[in-house]
Amino acid sequence: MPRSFLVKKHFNSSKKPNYGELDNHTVIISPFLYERYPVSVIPPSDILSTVTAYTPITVWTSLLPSPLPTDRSPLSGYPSSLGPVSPPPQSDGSSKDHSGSESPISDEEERIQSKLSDPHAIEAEKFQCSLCSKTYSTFSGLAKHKQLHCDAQSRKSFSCKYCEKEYVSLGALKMHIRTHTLPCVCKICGKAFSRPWLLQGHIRTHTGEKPFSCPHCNRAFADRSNLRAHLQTHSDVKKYQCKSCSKTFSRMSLLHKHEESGCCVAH
DNA sequence: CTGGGGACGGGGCCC
DNA sequence: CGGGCCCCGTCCCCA
Repeated sequence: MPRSFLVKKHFNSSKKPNYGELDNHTVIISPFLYERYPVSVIPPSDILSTVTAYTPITVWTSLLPSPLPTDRSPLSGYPSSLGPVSPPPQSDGSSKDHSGSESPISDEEERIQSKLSDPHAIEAEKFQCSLCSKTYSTFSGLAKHKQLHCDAQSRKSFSCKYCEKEYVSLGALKMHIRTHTLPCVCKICGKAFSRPWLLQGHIRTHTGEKPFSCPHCNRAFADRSNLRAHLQTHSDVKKYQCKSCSKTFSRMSLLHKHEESGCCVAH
């Protein structure tokens, strides 16, 4: 019984959904790729540094009467005078880093700011919501509107047609759909995978390649996650600890087994 | 029974 | 926007 319970096998179509035209996107890795497949090594720690590049929005700030520093939120929205208003380029997970950090300026303060800086603001409702066409005199007003209303309604508007899942961005949805269509097929055994790198990891099971080595015992692994789990075995204090007896385990599954075996049974 | 290895999954992040 | 990669996690098998 394969452990890949979610992996669709094309040669076993008893439960295969009818994905129809999507199957013609199948990617078959040529065998020569197996030979030239690069041997990965554990990356140096310096590439793991997280540097957040903050790209300033300069398109509209020059048009704003009084740009507010706190308006530099990643919310989309452009003056209607700049041309057609495009749908919000909803960024994926990164947006969550900024959620809740929006400007605390109230609507009243906003209006005051607007009037002080632009006497014509009332007659010129320049900022139009791309979703509901409602107009605002200030960008921050539009931004707040979008965040509180329209974006909130459209935030999960990308639904998977194969299951119940919903996503905040089209890219995330497309990535998820690959888990249904499984376009990457192993030419050796016919197993299908959602992403090329999953297939490459699977190909190592055929080639025997083990590019990830333990620095302590030189044992090699084909999968980085398995190396990570193995590294736990070299540690005196394991990552997962039982809340009752403080015993530590290298894997969560082992901790769960331990708990189910009775140590942590609630009385 | 326990610990560890093998294989694989999904979401998120970065380029 | 897509690809590559990483991290975290799960499940199964075996010594």
